[in-house]
Amino acid sequence: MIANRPGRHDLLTIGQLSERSGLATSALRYYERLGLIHATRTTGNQRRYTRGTLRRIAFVRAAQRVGLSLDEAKVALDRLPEHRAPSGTEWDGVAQSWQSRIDEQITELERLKAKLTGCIGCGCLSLTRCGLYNAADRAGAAGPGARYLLTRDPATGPESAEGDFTE
Amino acid sequence: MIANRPGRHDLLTIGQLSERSGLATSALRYYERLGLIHATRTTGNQRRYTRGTLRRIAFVRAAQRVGLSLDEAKVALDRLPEHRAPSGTEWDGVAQSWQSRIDEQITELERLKAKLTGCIGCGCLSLTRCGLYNAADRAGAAGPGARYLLTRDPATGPESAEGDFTE
DNA sequence: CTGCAACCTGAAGTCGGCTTCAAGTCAAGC
DNA sequence: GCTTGACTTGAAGCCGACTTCAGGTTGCAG
Repeated sequence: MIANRPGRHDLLTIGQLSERSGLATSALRYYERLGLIHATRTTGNQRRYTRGTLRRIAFVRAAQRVGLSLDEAKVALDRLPEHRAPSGTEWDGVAQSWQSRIDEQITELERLKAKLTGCIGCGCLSLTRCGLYNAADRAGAAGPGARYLLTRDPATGPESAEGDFTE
Repeated sequence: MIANRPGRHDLLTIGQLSERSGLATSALRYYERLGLIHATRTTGNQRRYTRGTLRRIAFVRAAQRVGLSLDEAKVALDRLPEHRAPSGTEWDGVAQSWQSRIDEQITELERLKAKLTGCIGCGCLSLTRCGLYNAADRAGAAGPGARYLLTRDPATGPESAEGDFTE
C-alpha cells in the first residue's frame, strides 16, 4: 500500500478498484468469475478495469442490500450495456424492479415494527394475539437466510399458535 | 403426516412444533444445539416442547428478519425468562433494541430508494454524482453477507469514484 | 537492472444456517 | 404384539459469498 498510482490511462488495477469499491481483490476476482464484472488484460496478464466497473459494483452492492443474490444481480446487470453508460430507459427498468423490492422490504419492516410496538403498547405479553407469530409468515425478502425459510408446505403452512402462553 | 395428535398434555412433539412453526425438524434440532430453544425428554428420549417454544421461535425468526444472526438472537433470548411469560419490562428491553434495528434498516432502505429515485428523476446517468456509490458505504445491516463486507480499512475506506462515467 | 509490492492461478478453507444420510429406537392404532 | 410412521443420533453435505494459501509472474521506483 505504498505506491498504487493511477497510471496515465484511466484504467484501474485490481488494487485500485479494490480501494475505491471497498471490496477485497479476492472478491473482485470472484465477481469476475461470476460474470458480474469484466476486465481487460495487460500484456503481462494483469487485470485492468474501466471506471465503469465501479458502477457495476455499486449496482451489485445495492442489489445485495435489497436482498438479491449475486445471481439475481447478474440478471439485472446483464440487461445493461457493458461498454457504454446505460440509457435512461435501461436504468429505469432495473431501477423500477428495485423500487418495488425496496418498497416491499420497507413495508415488511414497518409491519413488523408496528406489531412489535403494538405488543409493547398494549402491554399484552402474548405474541399469539399480537400477531408477531403470524408476522413471521412466508419468506420476507430481508435477512440472511430468510429467503428459503418458512417455505415448506404452502398448503398447511405455519399455523403459528393459539391459546395462552403463560406456560 | 397421518396422525400427529396433540397428546393429552399440551407438550408438543418435534413434528408438531415443526408444523406450527414452519421450520423443519432438522432446523429445530439445530436451534436446540445453538441453545435457542429447549426441550424436555420423554422416557423414550423423544423431545417434548412447551408451547412457549413457539414464542421463542417467533422471536428468532423476527430477529433474523431484522438482520440478526442466530447468535445475536440468542443473546436477546437469553435475557428473557425461560419458564414463564416475559414481563412487560423484559419485553420492552428486547423490543427497544429491535425497534432501533428496524428503524435503522428502514431509513437505510429509504436512503437507497431516494437515491435511486433521484437518479431516475434527474435523468443523470452517473451514479457518481447521484451518490448511489456512496450509498454503498459501510456494512448496511441488511442483505445476506452484507454484514462483513466493506469493512476492510476504516481509515482509507471506499472513496467510490469521481469524474464522468461515459466510459 | 534490481528489488519488492502488487499481481496471477487453482484449489482448498471458512462461516452461517441448515439439510441429508444411515442406522437404529419409540409409540400408538389395529 | 406387531406394524408403521415419527422419532433419535452423529457425521457429512450443501449453498452463497467469499478468503486464504502456495507458488509463481509483473512492473515500476530507485
